[in-house]
Amino acid sequence: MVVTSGHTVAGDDMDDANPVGPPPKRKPITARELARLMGVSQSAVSRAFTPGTSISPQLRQRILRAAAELDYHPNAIASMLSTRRSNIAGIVVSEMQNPFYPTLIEKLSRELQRVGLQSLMFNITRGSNIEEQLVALRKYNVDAVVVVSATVLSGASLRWATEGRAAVLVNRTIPDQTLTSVSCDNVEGARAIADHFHAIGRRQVAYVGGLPHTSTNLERQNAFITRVAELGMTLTHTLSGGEYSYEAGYRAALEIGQAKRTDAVFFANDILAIGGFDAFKDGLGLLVPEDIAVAGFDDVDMTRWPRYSLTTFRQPVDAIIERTVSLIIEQLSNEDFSPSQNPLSGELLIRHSTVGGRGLEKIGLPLPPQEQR
Amino acid sequence: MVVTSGHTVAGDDMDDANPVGPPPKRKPITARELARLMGVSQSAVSRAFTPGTSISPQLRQRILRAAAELDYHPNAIASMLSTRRSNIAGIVVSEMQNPFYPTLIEKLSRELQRVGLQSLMFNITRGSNIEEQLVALRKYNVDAVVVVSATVLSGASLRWATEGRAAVLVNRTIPDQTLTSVSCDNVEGARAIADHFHAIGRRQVAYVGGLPHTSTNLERQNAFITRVAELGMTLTHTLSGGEYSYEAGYRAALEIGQAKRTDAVFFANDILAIGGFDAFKDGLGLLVPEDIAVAGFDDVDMTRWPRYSLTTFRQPVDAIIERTVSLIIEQLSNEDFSPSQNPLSGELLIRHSTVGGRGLEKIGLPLPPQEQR
DNA sequence: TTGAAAGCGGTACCAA
DNA sequence: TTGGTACCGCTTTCAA
Repeated sequence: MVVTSGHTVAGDDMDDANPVGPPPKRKPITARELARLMGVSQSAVSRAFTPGTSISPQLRQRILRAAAELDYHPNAIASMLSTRRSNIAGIVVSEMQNPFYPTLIEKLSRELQRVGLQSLMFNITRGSNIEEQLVALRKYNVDAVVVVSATVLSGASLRWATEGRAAVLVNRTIPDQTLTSVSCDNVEGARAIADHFHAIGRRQVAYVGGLPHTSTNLERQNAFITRVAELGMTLTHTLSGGEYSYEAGYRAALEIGQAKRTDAVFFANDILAIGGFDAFKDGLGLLVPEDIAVAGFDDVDMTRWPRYSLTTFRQPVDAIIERTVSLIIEQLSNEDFSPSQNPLSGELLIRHSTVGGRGLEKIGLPLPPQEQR
Repeated sequence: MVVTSGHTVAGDDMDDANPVGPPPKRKPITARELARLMGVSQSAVSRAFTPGTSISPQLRQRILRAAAELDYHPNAIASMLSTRRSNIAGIVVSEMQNPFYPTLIEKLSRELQRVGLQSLMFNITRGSNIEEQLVALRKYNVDAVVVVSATVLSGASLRWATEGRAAVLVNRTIPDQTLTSVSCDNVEGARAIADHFHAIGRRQVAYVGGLPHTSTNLERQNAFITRVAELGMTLTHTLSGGEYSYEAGYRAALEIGQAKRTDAVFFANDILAIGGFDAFKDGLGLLVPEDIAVAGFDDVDMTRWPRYSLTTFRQPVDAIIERTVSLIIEQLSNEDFSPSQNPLSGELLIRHSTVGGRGLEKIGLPLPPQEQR
């Protein structure tokens, strides 16, 4: 870990990497100028732009009209300084290979926008200087921090970075649960997959994980293994892809398929599963799901492609975002707010990768959308 | 368009959507306090944190050490106010269904970080209030704006939003070219695809576009059509998917395939192409590339999946980012900077979707990676 | 309701 | 090299 005992080494603030050159630009009109031009006080201008302040509707209208005329907009920086609120949420993201996350982040930032928070992105990647990013997070005085599955951050650095501000971890937890987190209920999901495998008569099952030490992976893996045991099924493999990638899934599937004693595989996410699917089908010539059933997790767009029609556990993206934003707002308004863990229910989507042919009708389930065309 | 004549309607700044509640938090230590504690001047503290200022190494060290001790970090907001530089780049993004963009944006924001610019995201979508976002862009005083293929913005609003600041349009241009843009050379790419189709003996070709009125789409379409004519090939279809999606590609391919007079199709991006590929193969039972060759554009990860092995024109992502960042820096430092258009060379990647079986060897090309395993 | 003035936490110029 | 001080542009008392 880079952040030690809540402090940071001395030299670190120096390398500010100023993006060069001469300072400002042609300056826009200020509230004072506008006020002078209109013969009112600068405070009046400020009030005109602040809902709920005591100013006569007439004056406010005059001012707003003049402002529009002169293209005046209150300088957000200046008001940040005096209000000590930035109206900015820092979004800490790491690896985004999984298409699930770009989607989530886009929606999240849109929702945050809706409640008046702009999103400042902090990319935390193996490559980048992590501590520098955390320091930046604090210097920019963000009101809130949303950490989206940043596996590379320790609990200690997370606490330091989020200290004194609203914070939510999405799809990630820290062991001591001192930070509030919102996530898909991984245990529910993994159990549902195990139950489904059992229901369709599979008994020799395998698990393929992604990044081994992430809470997401561990929760899914443990819940799956436990449920598999409860149901009396045999766990033939517990593999780790090492990353959440197509290639990792492909490789793991080759290993499992060649051993020929597995009839259902739960991949920790959809990308792994799709890689596995292709490996089984094209690489090994197996039939999916007849020879081997494949299930993923997340429900990314690709799972609905006819080619795959992948059974998966849908993460409740909208609910996750909604809860995240409301928890942020709550923390922003409540002095005393205690951290909570918020596992949110997802949904098992049964498709052709586990129930082939007309099997879906047989068990009375609706056809996946692409079959209804 | 929402922004009219560079102005904005009066009421608009009011709905600031303040994310609620009591203002501040427990305040961190300030430079003045630190200075007082150390018995030095507040200016000294400022200097200690500003590279290239005249301060003795000893004093600087003392101050930095003390700062680390007390967990002092300069308040970025305050310095923004006095320097009139935010060290923030606004990234304007719109629809991100195309996996090409999340990747690009992640890399871009990382590069911007490297030169000291944090990325503030502005989601511009049909759903969101576009003008509000542009106003926010100005209020936050971002130093630079990078517009990533925001198709929904008119040239006028773009100029208004970027006025007086460094700006680069990525993969997008505006007709009058008053804004500098960096993009993949679409003309080169489309011609390369046409040439390739011709080289592999195809003569009945089709084009499937995405969002019809985007500069990207138009450039690719026109260049392709022109080249096809030059080569004496027949253009059997010019379709517009209406959007860059798998489904759109799928639908377009069904139409083309059923007409049975096309032997090669250029899809305006990879996602369309992959949808088309599946439609040809699974939907219509055609052989790709024997019956019909398929080419895309972008080179997203999925094109390399063995299942698809899609011939595509690779966008020079790294070069695009590098150029974008350097143009930003240039604009930041140069008073007089004139807008330029920067089409960057990409690369045709020939894979199995146009040259099947051992065809790649026959024409002396390297095998795609997945074949080398 | 309105105006005057004191911050908010830095930067930068000036004099010492 | 240092310290003193006038801003940066807005918010927020406090009086009027």
